Amino acid sequence: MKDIIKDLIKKSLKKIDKHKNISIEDIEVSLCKDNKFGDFSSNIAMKFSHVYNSSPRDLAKKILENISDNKNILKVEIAGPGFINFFIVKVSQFEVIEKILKEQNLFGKNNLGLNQKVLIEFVSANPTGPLHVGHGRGAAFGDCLSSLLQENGYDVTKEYYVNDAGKQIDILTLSVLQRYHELIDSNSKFEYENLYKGDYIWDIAAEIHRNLSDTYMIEDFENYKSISIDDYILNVKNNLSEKKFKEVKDTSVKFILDDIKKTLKLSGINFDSWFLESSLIDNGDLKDIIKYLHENNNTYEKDNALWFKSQELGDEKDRVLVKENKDHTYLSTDIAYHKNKISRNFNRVINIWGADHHGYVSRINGAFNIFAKGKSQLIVLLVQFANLYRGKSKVSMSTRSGDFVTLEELLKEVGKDATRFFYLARKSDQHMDFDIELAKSNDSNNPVYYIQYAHARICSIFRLLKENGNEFHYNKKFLEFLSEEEELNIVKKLSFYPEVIKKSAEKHEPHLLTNYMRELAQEIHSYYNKFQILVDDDNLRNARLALIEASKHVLVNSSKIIGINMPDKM
RNA sequence: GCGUCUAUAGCUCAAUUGGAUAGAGCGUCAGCCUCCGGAGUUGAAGAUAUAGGUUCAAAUCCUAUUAGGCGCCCCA
Repeated sequence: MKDIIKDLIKKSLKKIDKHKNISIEDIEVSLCKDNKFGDFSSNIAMKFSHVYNSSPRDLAKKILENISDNKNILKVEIAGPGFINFFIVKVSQFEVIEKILKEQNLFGKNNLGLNQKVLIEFVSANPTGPLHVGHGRGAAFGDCLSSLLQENGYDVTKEYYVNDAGKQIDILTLSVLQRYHELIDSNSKFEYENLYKGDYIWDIAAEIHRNLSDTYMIEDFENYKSISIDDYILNVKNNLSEKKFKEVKDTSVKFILDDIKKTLKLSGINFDSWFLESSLIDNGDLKDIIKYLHENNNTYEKDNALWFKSQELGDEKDRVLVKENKDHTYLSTDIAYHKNKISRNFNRVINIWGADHHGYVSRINGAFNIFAKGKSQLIVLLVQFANLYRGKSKVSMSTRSGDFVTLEELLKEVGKDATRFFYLARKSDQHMDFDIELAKSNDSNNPVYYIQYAHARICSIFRLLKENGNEFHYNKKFLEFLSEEEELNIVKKLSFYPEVIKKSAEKHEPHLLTNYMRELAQEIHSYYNKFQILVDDDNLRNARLALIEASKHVLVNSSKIIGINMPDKM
C-alpha cells in the first residue's frame, strides 16, 4: 500500500514539473497514529517545497490536483503545514488478513539479505566462571538479532569465541589447584588476593580430587607463592610439570564451558560454532598474522616488544602485540581470530560486545580492514551494562570475587520468557537497571505475560468454538463484515508487521519488535473486551475469527524471533 | 584530564529516526464480570536536565553548561 502511494506521488510530481527528478527513496510515507489524519501521510510537500519554489501548502495542493485516481484510495487531503493525508478504502485494508492466513509462518519474512553470509559473535564470556546476569543481555540480544537477520533472508552463523588461552586461564588453573590442595590438607589456607574465589572453583577442585586423587599434589604448595602472580604461576608450572598443569587447565575450562552451555540452553540459545582461542596458537595462525603485519609495515619494535601501529588506524595510541617476555597479547590473537572470520568468507561480521569494550573497537576495526580489503564488513555493536539491583542496593558483578548473581539463578527464578523479554524490550545502547527483587516478586510486571495472555485468549475462543460444535472457515467475502474501529486498528497493526521485521533487523534494534508485540496485544485485548467474537451471525463470526486468527499468526511469528513461548493456555 | 555513551511522568522504559495533541507499565485516584479466561478493560492526574542555535517543523541535529555510566595496562 505504501508503495502504491509513493508511486502516485512520484507520478504527480512528474506531471507538475517533468524536469525535476525526485527519487522514490526520497518520498516518505508513514502510518498515521491518529485516524482523523487518514491512514497514511506524506511530508513530501514540506520536504521539497524549496525545490519547487513554492510554499509547502501550495506544493501539496498541486500534488493533490495532479494525483491520479486509485481504487484503493478513498480520498486525499491536505492538513496542517502541508501534510498530504491518504484515506484508504476499508476493504483493501482488510486484505492483509487474507495474506496472513495464506502465508502463515512465512508472513513477515523477506529476502533483503540475499542469502549473504553473516557471522554473529556474542556472549564470548571468558571460561573463568559461570555466566552472570550481566552476560544475559548480550546473549538475548545476539540471539534475537540472529533470528531477525534470518527472517530477513541472511545466512547467519552464531559463534562463541572461547578465550581458553592466556593469563586469566592460568590464574583460573592456579585457583583450582589452590583449592585442590586445601581439600587435601585443610591447613593450607586460601589467602592470595588475585585468585578466583567463587564456589564453583571448589566444585572443580573436588571433581579433580574425586577422579584423580592426589595426582596433582605438590609438597609445600604454599612456598611457591610469590608477590607477582606471573612468578607464582611459573613456579607451580615448573614444579607440577607443564603437562600436568595443562591437564588441570583443560579440565577446569571444560567444566566451566559445560556449565555455560547448560545456562545458554536454559535461555533457549544454540550456538552453531564454538571457536577456541587456543586453536589459533596451535595451528600457527597467530604467528602468520604477526609475520604478515610485520612484513607489511604495520608494526615496529620498541623496548623489546612488538608494537602494532594502531594509532594510524584511528586508535588513541599504538598497542603491543608481543610482550617483552615474548608472550602474545590478547589483541594479537584477536586479530588472528578476525582474520580467520574473513577467510571463512563472511560478507558481514557482527561482534556484540559489552559497552566497557568500546575503547577496543577502533583498533580491531583497523586490523580487520587490513585483512578484509573491502570484501567483508565488520560491525561492532555495543550493549550497555545492566546495573543490577536488589531493591535499592546495587549488586556488584565481579567474577573474580565470586560476588555475582548467575544467569542460571535468574532464569530459574524469573523464567526464560520473562528474562528474555525484559532484556530485549530496552534499546541496547540504553543503560538499564535490573531489579532482581522486582523481577522475582511480581512477575505480572513483565509485559510478556500480557502478550501471552492475548494469544491464550485467542486460542481459548477457538477451543470454545469447537466445543459448541462449530467450525471456522474462511472466505474473502467475510472481510466486508469487519467495520468497527477496533477491527481497523488491529488490521493496521498487522499490516505494519513486515516493516517492523525489516526495520528492527536493519537498525539492530530488537526492542522495536517487543514494542510492536505489546501494541498488538493491547489492540487485541481492547477488542476482546468490547466485542463478542462468537456471535450467531455466520458471516460476522467468521470475519472476526479470521481477524483474530491472523493476529495469532503474527503473535506466534514474532514470539519465535524474540525466543519466547506462546502457550495456548496459561 | 582525554575519549565515549547517556539524561523523557514519582519509578522502569517508548516515541515509526526531524513530523501533527510525547506514548506504555508499575504506583495513585474513579469506573467495568448473570456476557468468548479480570494475568483483562474504560478513564483521571503527571514529563522532554539547563541555556542558546539550525528550519515550515526539534525529545531527536549543532554548541556550551550540569549530572551520571564506561574506557584510557606489555589485563583479558
